[in-house]
Amino acid sequence: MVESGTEKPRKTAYHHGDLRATLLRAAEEELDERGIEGFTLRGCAKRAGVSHAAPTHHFGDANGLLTALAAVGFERFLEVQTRVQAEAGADARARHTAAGLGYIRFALENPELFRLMFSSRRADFSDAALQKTAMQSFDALLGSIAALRGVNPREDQPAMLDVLASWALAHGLSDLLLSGRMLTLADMPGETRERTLAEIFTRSLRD
Amino acid sequence: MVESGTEKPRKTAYHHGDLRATLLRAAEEELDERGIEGFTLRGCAKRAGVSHAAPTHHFGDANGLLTALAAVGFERFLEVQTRVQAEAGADARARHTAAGLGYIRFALENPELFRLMFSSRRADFSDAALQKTAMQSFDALLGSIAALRGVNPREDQPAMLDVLASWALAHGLSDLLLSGRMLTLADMPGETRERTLAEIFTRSLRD
DNA sequence: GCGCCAATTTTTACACTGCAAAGATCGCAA
DNA sequence: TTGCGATCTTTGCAGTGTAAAAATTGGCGC
Repeated sequence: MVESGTEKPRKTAYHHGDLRATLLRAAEEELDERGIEGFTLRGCAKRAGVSHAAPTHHFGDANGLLTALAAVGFERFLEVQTRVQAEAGADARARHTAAGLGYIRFALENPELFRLMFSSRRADFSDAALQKTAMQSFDALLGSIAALRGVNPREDQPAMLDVLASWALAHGLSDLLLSGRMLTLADMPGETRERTLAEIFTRSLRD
Repeated sequence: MVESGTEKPRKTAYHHGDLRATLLRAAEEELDERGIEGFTLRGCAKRAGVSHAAPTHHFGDANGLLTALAAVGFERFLEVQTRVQAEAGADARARHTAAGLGYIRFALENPELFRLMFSSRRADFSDAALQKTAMQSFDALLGSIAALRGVNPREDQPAMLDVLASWALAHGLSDLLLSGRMLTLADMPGETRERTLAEIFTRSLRD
């Protein structure tokens, strides 16, 4: 009520003024600071300045809020992917390597969000919105291999193997780096690590 | 007190008779049934038939119990790895592929334990016992590549790249299969999937 | 302009959780 | 037998998620 004067006017506001978006921002804060293990619905509500039961109406329960947040994560993930591939130029192999490095960079820059998207059971992937954005990310990967091999991986077994292998490689590196299990890589200075990762991706592509 | 007569005598028993081991078994049950997200210390205590504060003395807190359980997981993981490699015969490449398939099979057969070991922040990897067993698993991987390339990966950059790539590939496939994100693979019948996975591992090794 | 409706938010309540502290139990050694 | 220390239970407390009822308020028909 007070801040509705100080902030730019948001959409239609009943009592708060786009509580849904505010809660999503609060949830990401909560996620970043406390991790998925320490994530709390009441903490989100407190950050948003509303009662602890307010989120219910917009997201149902805690997992509902996390599901919506995961969808936001996949949207952002897709943005990063398209951007880094565009920056990599026209060469299909360079674009593919850039995609792999982008995957890892996204994980390192959004560790808890990444864990929510890929390693948690709390986001509900039967949710339509989440399923859609997640699928778009997979399609981007398919497109990258399609450009590289000149075929549609959905109709070409070897190309599909490339897709699965590339994905698993990027994902495995991301997950092991994040969890602190792959110390050999995690302990490298950023510059060296970037070069090592690029080499791993390059070597992984046959031909 | 009652069951100490009916069960085979365990080590030294004050009140219960090896409560520590009983709690570890209960914890794995709890983990399997409720998942890491639903894991509860009180639930473990109930399964073990003791008060909810009993675990404190043996494990400190909930994360302490999970840490000990993760160590058990790595021990079992190492057993599986050595077994499947032994069954694969003498050929270094065959052994390496078997190790990758074993990695994935372990993940699929112990999904929640695997997630605890690799994707959770709840196990404390500064714990000496856990660190030791986890390191042994990594050493086994190093050994596999060492046998394949005839060099010590710790002193050979290309071989170390093989180590990292192989590990990431196996781990990425495991994690994506477990989380239900890689439907292309998850939806295959077991036989086909096994063959596809083997092909992915084979193709991933240069030469 | 006015009053009702429905969307939104708060209040209240409850069962469950992890953890800490104090008390109870019991094997064992002196 | 007695006392000690390891083990386990009881009790208490602050937080948590969720459900249900109550309260607020914008918008719509009139």
